[in-house]
Amino acid sequence: MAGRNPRLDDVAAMAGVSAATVSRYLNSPEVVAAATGARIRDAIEKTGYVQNLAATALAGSRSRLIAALVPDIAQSIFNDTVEAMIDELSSDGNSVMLALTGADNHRLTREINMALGRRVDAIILTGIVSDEEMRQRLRSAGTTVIETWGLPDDPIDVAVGFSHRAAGEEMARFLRQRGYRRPHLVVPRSTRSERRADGFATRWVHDGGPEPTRLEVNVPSHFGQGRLAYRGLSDLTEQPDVVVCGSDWIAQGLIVEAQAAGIRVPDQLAVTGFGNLRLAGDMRPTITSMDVDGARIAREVMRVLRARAAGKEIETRIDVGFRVIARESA
Amino acid sequence: MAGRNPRLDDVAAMAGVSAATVSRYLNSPEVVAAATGARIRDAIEKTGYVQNLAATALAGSRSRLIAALVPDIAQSIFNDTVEAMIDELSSDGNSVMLALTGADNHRLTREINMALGRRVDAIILTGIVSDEEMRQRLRSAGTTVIETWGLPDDPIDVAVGFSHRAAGEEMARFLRQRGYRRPHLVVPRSTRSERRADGFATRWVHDGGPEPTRLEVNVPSHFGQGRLAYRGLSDLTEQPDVVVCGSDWIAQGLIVEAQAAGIRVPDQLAVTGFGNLRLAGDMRPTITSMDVDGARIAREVMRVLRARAAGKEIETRIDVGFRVIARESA
DNA sequence: TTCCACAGTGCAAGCGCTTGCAAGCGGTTT
DNA sequence: AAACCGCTTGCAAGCGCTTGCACTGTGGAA
Repeated sequence: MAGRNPRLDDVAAMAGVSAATVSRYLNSPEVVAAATGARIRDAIEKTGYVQNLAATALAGSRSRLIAALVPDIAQSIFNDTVEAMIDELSSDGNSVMLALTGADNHRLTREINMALGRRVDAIILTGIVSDEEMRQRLRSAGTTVIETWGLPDDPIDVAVGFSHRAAGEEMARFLRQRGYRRPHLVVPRSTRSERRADGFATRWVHDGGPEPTRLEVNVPSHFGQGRLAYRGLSDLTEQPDVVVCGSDWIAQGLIVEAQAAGIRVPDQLAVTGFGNLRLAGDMRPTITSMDVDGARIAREVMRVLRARAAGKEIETRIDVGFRVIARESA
Repeated sequence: MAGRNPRLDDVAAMAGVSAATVSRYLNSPEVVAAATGARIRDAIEKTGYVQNLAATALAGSRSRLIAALVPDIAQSIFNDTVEAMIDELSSDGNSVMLALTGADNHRLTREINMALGRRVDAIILTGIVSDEEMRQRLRSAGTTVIETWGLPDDPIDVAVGFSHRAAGEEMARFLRQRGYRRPHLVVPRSTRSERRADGFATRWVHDGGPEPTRLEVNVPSHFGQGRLAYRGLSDLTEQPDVVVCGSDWIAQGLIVEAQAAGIRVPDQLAVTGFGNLRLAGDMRPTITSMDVDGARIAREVMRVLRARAAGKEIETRIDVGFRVIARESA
């Protein structure tokens, strides 16, 4: 250690070339002569050079920084997707700035400003930006903005996700076909969950069933809310034969509570979840759920980013679909 | 939009001051005259100026970027801590780069390089860096490095955590006092879990109990492994009266499986977890666990960072302790 | 009245990189 | 022999900000 971090110049001097050449070697090795490249590689090795990415970002046009804004990570159904995205992105040489926005609009604003200030190459959203002014702001910022999980009619920029309404409808179709008669919906108070519930109800009624009863629960949804939801059943005048939960956690909690009360699942009460989390396959009974391919979303996000970096056009609404995973609980 | 983002100069021109003054206003508002400050504020508002943090980082000495390296987020016991840290840090004007290191040493190396390249103000580790060369590298990098959760004898720089061995001993003491006779340990293959198990066993034997039996399970530990662990019990020649699990997920899975087999918890078999995750209090029966205050860790991390920023000395090993949360399962 | 301390501000030199332009080179083509 | 080519490389002007130093004008002390 010479007391300070080695710079491009130091490497250049040692390799007997100019800084420009080293920079080129770093960014597009194929343009420098092989022999020169080898000398540079040695010099980098010897000096222990680490590129200063703040300078790179300032001088160049890319920061290789990507902001991912998520509501939370402790109890999130997005975790798999987020994890897969971080994996994909960082193996491609990017760093991911993870910001938590909570339910709070003010924090969202702050984090978006931060991201813009860092001149990130892209902003990835898993939550919904409902504020129209903010949507406009993002549109005019000139950054790639990718909304995931949802599939809005009018994306800010690009959206990678699926129709929550359609997912709800699909679940209705599935349960009806299995012969259930009287569904009860446990709906977290979030736009998307509500849309799924609406899709379910519409379809169910359309197919001749009774209007499903509903219980709203707070977000973030967790295990404990499933227990509450179970207790809520006693308020109903007619008991359901299947409870459609807004997340696997709720389903799991509900099952545990039902069993503690001596109810057999699915014989006496069937239950479905959403998200196909790992626990869904491990629970007793295993939980019928709806799978969303988080890794697929991550890959599509990468594809968008690469297309953008290459200046190519790309579709603005990418549907990754969903599928019902039939298991023991329903 | 004037076609490009407004810069400091633009704001300065509009406010009728020099760029230097605007910069000062941004970084330490108290040094500029109140009236000037007001004009600058207006100009920022009007131009829609957003500070380019890449330039700030390059010119100044701080990047206000902090790297958090965690093994994973999908199944992590650190999630609460990580979430609390991101919260604390970002409300203080920092951005958090979250990198996933997995169990893979190679990824750790890559992410540490990335972090150093971005000249982050601090690197926060939740996993363990076992490679001695890397530890040296971090020491000489001149960045603040904070190891969390663990409390190594010889921290890289600063450590905020607790003694896993002591936590294990404490659990042994607790269970012995409750009158259990024959514990069985379910131990994830991670250094820290093993240390807790060792602490438990040492203490248990020291207090006159029989050497506890053990089952090792893979990491990341999850619900499904609890089920496997339950089945593993049948291989034992003598059945335990309490199973000490390396995480709440394992405990939960084990309880579910035991109940499915008709075993009553805790009457026929007691169970303890670790981490005091939210589900521990929500499970049926509620799970006796060990609490680690993630928010406290986050606050201590902030304190370290602030002390460093102010050039103050700070202790290098900060013990945040732990405590047994007695509930129904044991 | 004179001098000084001090708050407030501007000047200008960087911070460490990227990249458009142009030059050098050996070999081809006409 | 002259003109031209493509491949490598260097030169130097930024990218947008921070900050040490110097300068100005003010009020209070002497």
